[in-house]
Amino acid sequence: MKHTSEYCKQLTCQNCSLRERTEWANLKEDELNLLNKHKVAKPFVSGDVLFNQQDVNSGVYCVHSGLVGLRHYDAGGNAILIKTANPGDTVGYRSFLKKSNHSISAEILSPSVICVISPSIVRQLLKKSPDLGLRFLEHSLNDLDEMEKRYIQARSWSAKSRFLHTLMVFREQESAAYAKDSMHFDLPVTRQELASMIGITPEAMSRLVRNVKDEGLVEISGRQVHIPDIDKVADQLQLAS
Amino acid sequence: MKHTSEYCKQLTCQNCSLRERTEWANLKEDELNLLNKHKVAKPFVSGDVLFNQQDVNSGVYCVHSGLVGLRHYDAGGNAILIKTANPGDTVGYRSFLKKSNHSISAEILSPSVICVISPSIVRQLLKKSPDLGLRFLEHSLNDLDEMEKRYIQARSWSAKSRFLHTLMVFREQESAAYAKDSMHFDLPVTRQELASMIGITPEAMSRLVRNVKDEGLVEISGRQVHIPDIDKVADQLQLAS
DNA sequence: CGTCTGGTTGATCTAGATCAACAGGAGTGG
DNA sequence: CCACTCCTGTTGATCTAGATCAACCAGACG
Repeated sequence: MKHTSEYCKQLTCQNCSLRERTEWANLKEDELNLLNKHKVAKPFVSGDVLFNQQDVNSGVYCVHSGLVGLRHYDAGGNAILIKTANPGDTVGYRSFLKKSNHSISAEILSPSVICVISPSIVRQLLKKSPDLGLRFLEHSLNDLDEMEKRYIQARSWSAKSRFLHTLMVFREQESAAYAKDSMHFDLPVTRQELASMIGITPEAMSRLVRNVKDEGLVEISGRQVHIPDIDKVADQLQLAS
Repeated sequence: MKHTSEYCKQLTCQNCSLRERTEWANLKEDELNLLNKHKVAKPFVSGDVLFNQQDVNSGVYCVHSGLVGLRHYDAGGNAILIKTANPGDTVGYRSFLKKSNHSISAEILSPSVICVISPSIVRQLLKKSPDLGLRFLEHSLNDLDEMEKRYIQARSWSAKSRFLHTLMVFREQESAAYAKDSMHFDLPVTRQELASMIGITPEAMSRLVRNVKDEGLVEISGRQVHIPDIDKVADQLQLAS
C-alpha cells in the first residue's frame, strides 16, 4: 500500500525512478548516500502544510508522489493558487538559497509522499557537488521563465484560453505519469482550485465548463475530462497566444 | 557631454560607480581588467533595440545610464511592458545562461549608455570566478521573486493600486539616482508605457490620473509627479496588499 | 503647412465579479 | 434509519472595472 509509513521507509534515493528529473540527478555515489541517509520520506494527506508563507526556511521538499499547491495569501486572507508541484519537483529551494522567509505556502492537494531534506544536508551537498549548484540555477531560471509566461497569460489571455491551456498542461502531466489514453484524463484538483489557478471565481469556472462543453471543446463530468477534438482546442489556443 | 561615443570610450569597469550593485562587484583585479578590456560601452537612443524576442543570445548588457524596457509581443502583435531595467541592472543574462533564445525584447526607452559584453568573455569570467556564478543565481532568484510579486499584483490588485505602487517604485529609483526631493520626481516613461506596464489602456490611464488627482493622492503634469500626502498613498496600498 | 505622436474625453460594451439561492453527496451523530 | 451539517458545485440576477470605438486637441517636426 502506498502512502503508509512502512512504504515510505523502504524508499531510497539510489533507486528512485524520478531522480533523473530532479536536482539530485548527477550526485556521485557518496553524495547520494549522504542524501539518502538523511532524507526523510513522509506520507501526507490533503490539507497538510509543508510550510507557510513567511515561515523561515526549514529545508527543501522533494515530491515523490501526489500533488502540492503553492499558494499565496494576501493581507485580506484571499488566496490564489500560483502553481502546483508534481512528482519530481523540488519545492522550498528558493527561500533556502536566499536564506529568506517563504513568500508562499506549500499545501498538499492530494495524498502525497514527500522527501524532506534538512538545510544542513543541502548545504553539505552544495559544498561537495558543484553540479548541484548549477542544477539549482537551472531550476531557478526555468521557474522564472514559467512565472513570466504565467504573468503574460494572466494579462493578455481570456479566462477561456487560460482554462484550456491549463487543461492541456494537466493532460501532459497526467499522461506522462500514467501513460493513459491522452484524450481522457482526470483533473488533479477540484474545480475551485482550478478556478483559483487560472484566476477566476468558482461561479465563472462553472459557466466556463458549460460553455466549452456546448462548443464541443471539452467534456468534463466530475473529475473526468474528455477532449473530443484536440485540434479544435489547439486552434483556440493558437488565436490566444 | 554624456551619451557621445567619446564619453563612452573613457568609461572603465574599474572605476564604474555602479559596479557594487552589479554581478561584477566581486571580480578580482585581473578578471576586472579582462572585463573592462572587452566590454564595449555604447550610446543608444530611444527606440533602439538591444535584442528581439526569440533572437539567439548575443551577450549580456549592463546598463550604465538611461532606461531599458523589457517587452513581450504576442502573436497578434500586441505588446506588454514587463519591466524596466535601470542603471546597474544587467539584462540578457537569462538566455545567456540557458543558452536559449530571448523570451522578450529589450528596447531603449530613454537615451542610455550600455556596456555590451560578449558571451565568450562572460564564459571565461564564469570559469575563473566562482562568485560570478553565485551572483547570477542570486540575480535569477531576485528576478523570480519580483516576477511572482508582479503576477500576484496583476491578479489581485486594482489598476489604481498597481498604478500607485509603480509610482512609488519609480520614486525610489529616481531619488536614489539623483537624490532629489522625493515628493517631486519625473516619470521615466510616457503614460502609454506606464499604462502598458500596469496592464491597462492609455485611455484608462488618463482617467486614472484624473481620479487620483481629484482624490488628492498624486498630481501629475507632463512628466512631473508630485505627491502631496505620502501617507494617504501608503494607506491605499496597505488596503490593497 | 500637413502629419505624427501622446494625451484627453465621451459613449457604449462586456467579461467576469458579486450576491443570493439551491442541489447533491459524504460524513457524523442521535 | 433519519436529521444535520459540510463541502463542492450550479444557476440566476445584477453590478462594475476597464476595454473598445470614435472624436478631438496640442505640441513637435519635416
